[in-house]
Amino acid sequence: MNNIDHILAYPQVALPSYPRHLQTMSELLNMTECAREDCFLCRNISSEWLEIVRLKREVISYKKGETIFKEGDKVEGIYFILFGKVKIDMSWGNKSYIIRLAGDGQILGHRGFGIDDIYPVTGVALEPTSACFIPTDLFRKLLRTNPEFLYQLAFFYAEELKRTERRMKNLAHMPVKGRVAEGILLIREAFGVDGEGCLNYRMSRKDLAALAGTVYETTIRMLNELVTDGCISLLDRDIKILDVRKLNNCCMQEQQAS
Amino acid sequence: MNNIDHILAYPQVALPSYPRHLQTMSELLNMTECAREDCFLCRNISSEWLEIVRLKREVISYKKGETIFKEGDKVEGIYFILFGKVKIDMSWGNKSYIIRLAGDGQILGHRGFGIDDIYPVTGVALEPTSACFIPTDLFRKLLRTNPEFLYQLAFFYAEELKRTERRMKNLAHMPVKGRVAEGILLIREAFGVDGEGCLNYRMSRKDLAALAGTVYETTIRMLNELVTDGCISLLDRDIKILDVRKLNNCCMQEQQAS
DNA sequence: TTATTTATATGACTTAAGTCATACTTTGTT
DNA sequence: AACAAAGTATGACTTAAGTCATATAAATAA
Repeated sequence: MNNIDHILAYPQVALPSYPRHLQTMSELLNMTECAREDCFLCRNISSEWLEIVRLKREVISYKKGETIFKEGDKVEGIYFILFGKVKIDMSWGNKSYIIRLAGDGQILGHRGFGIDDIYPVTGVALEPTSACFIPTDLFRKLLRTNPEFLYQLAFFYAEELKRTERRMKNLAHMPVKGRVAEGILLIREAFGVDGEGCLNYRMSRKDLAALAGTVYETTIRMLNELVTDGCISLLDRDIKILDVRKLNNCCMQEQQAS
Repeated sequence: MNNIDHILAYPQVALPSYPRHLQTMSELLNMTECAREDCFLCRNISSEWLEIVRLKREVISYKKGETIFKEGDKVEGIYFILFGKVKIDMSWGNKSYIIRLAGDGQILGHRGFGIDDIYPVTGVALEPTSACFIPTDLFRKLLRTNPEFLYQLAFFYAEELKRTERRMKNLAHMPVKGRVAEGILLIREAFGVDGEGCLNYRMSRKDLAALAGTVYETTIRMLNELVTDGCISLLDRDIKILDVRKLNNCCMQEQQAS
């Protein structure tokens, strides 16, 4: 039922987050062109709209840890990540829960599209990030005149919904260990791994806890258990995935038992 | 942050699930016309497509407890509920989690629209239900030629995504009592309440547990606590909502405390 | 009707996971 | 370099919520 194929399908070695030909941070922060073939927006709109977008868009850069938009803020537009890594989370009291991780070329802030124009989530740059911002009214016009993009967007929403519901089910019934394992797989899926099998992003234990819906102490304990099980190894705080299938099995062990 | 307005906005007294002019069950099960103004599909497509849909659709009736589609089944099309009540759930081992409740006029099985054509969820009729079924290929053609419907569908997906994420966050950090309270509000939202304030659908404790992501024993205990708190009262197993705001506060009490 | 199954209810017990306290390590700042 | 601040790690303890056992009530079938 819970097909592992979609997990194994993701590349073992992901593309580097930073464009190779750019060397310094200032070059990076001045980058205003996205690789069209990778960008969710550019890939799916007409050539004339590509020009309009190029003229009207605003390219904004964010430092590590900087907030891109905040829960409760008024929605002014939508973002597409040129490069970088972003977490999207919701808070409940002083606790937070990470809804999604987004990397290069991905759409960001699409939760603002809906009945009310208030962000239900907060977006924070995990690394230096550059994003292309498109104001709401322009975006709505774009949707009305680019049926292919609208179709792809609906498709994307459908996939997001499915993935969210899958996670929600796990949150309801799966023990914490499996959720931490799932969290690691989510990081892998979003940001990939290097040649050694280490996750391309070193997430703090606190963030990993927010991704798994638990506290950081428990996360640390579960990471130790996953090491004992031979699923992962910890190299100076980097998480190295030893066995994806085994890790995935942690997400289903009790399911098989019953 | 967690605005109560969208909860209060739902009608205290919902429309009856069964069309008033039809008296017997056989009349109901032979009903092939949906009230166009209520139906998510009919409302948003062109008049010529309305004709095509009328010719090509299949109206299917389901008994109480009957499965409409099952997790793992191949997706053959999409459903629109003419009348009735449906639960959509996912299973994890022997436990299940209710993702959504759907009533008259609502779209059903839209999770099948995506990369793979396998249902990630199971749809079960909670009451005698009649649905209009549209095969996938026709539906895709419909999407391509009815931009207004596609736009509304994307919009619907966006709202579903937001609502799902809100629930997911609660599942991660909110105590069970709040989740049971939330479950009651979800039933109210989907099926409404009668003149007395009683939920229009008498859901089993087991289903309510699946909606709150817990076990039925705990659900019973939490219902008792909610009675003590004066949020609800139990009349011969029917749940009567006494105070929506109070009930909603149960979903946020610790949030305020911190 | 009576029988059988299914749903509801409650108490007693167990356990997974959270909280608190403390120590160590790394990172960043003046 | 030296300090502060943030992140990591572990043990001891607590508690929310699950499990198990049992009883009653309601629904369905024979």
